[in-house]
Amino acid sequence: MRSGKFAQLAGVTPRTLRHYRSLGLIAEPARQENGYCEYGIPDLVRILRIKRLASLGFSLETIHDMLSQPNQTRSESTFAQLDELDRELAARIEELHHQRETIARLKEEAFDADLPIDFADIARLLRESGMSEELLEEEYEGMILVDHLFNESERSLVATFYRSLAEEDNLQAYAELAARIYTLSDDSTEEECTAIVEACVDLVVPLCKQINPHDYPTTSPESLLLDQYETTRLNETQRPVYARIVNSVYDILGWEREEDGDIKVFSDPRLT
Amino acid sequence: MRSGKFAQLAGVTPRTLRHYRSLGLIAEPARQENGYCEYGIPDLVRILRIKRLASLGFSLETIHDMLSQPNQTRSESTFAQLDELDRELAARIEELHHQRETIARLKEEAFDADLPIDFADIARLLRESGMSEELLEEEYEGMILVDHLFNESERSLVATFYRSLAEEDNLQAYAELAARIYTLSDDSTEEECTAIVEACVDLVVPLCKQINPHDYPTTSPESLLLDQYETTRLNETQRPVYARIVNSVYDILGWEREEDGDIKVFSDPRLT
DNA sequence: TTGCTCCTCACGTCACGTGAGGTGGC
DNA sequence: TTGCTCCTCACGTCACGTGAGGTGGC
Repeated sequence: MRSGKFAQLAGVTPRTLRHYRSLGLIAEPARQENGYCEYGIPDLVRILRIKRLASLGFSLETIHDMLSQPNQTRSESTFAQLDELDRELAARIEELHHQRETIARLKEEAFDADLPIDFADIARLLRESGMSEELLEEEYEGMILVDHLFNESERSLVATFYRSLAEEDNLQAYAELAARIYTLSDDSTEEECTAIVEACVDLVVPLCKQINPHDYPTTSPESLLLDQYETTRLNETQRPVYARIVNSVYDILGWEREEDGDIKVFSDPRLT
Repeated sequence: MRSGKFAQLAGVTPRTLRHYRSLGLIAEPARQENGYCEYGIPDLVRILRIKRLASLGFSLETIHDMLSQPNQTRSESTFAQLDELDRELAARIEELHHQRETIARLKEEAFDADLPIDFADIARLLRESGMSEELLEEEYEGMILVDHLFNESERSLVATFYRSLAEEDNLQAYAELAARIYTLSDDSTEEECTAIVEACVDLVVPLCKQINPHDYPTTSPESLLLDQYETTRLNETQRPVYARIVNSVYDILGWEREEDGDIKVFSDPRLT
């Protein structure tokens, strides 16, 4: 039988046959005078064995090994290989299940797929607070960075901060203040800057007082990196305002602040 | 930040960064004077978005499209893509489950992984009948071919034949007769040949009488191919014995037999 | 002559891994 | 000078798919 008809009978493509030949999975078939392949029923049996093992999930290399074993020892080693394959398949299924669960949560929360799902509720609160798309995008960036750079306790601290804001019904004030900071420019008056600083301090200090001093402020290199980045997003007018807010909050709380090169390191005196 | 440190911070390899650059997934970073890459936090955010989408199962090409969308339209089209991905993942899981189920059945039945699982019980019966390893291998080949070449009703007919043999407790006789046929050679006596033919006919005819004539004998090209192949496995002494058995059975049952080239076509008079 | 089948390279897929060979930094 | 890091090719992975370019069969 020539390769076309044989392949059809076996339920594969002629290309597959050539691939298997090149791997040594099937023997080189006899050739007709014109060079055409001449396949027979024993070849068909071989192909069907290969197809069956492949449909279970074995690689062609493993199949080659399995079919090269003499019949006696075959079933014993095959048993171990079935076990190993089964474990691989189980792990793969587990992984796929996890992906589907995350997808289900994303759809349920109507949350962007490229953002950390654990922040879905906070993102919803922020959206509902009337924050502008532009500022929301910045918050999203922050979530992405916090989620990846921070450790578990740092992350939960950030989440707690946001949730406290929401509980106190201050999220809208937070959104408005953020907007006001980001609209500051050379034209802004000193009065506006001072008003913002005072409003921010009033908003943040009560929340910070609830924080366990063992948790905050963190000085891990990752969190300092994030701090630095936040600063670079501000312009020349906004940056000193931000610094004034931080200084005021730390002064009021009695936290100390050390200069370490460009990096500000904070420490809570209650810890020392 | 240079690529080594940056990659570590992002949780990828430098090679991954280069791959993403070559795909246009991330922008070409600024270069230091010596040609080294200079990555920043915005690049980190980008990488983390990509990693998140990739961990859900999206391809890099899809991710590229998703992240190229403007923010407004992103969430809408992303929803459809999440749905599509979810369907793909569900299908993949389904497939893997099916593979695991087959593996579980194979282990339960202690059956060779390269054989059609539906024949596991028959194979067990044959092994228990004391058939030699060599003859068993031939039966296995037959199962592989029957499973692939025959349609559903033909397959169940073959299975019914074997199971009837087992119910009548004749499997051992079948195994012995098969062995006797395969040991026939030029040296064998006419008496031995005749004895085998008679024994086979006695064994097979009662079983064939139970078969619905609409089901058997089949004359599909696939089954004729299999018939031909079975014949080629017999030697010059065995082949006429096989023919005598077939002729006797068909005569006794009243089935007719047409010669069509090399191929014998059988028909049941009850059908005409 | 035309349309179909067959043949053998050989590149493409997907998301990078892994050297190879060379250079900059301390 | 040595060991470390970085750079850019470029091949390998896995199981084939898909032309490219040429030839045999009817």
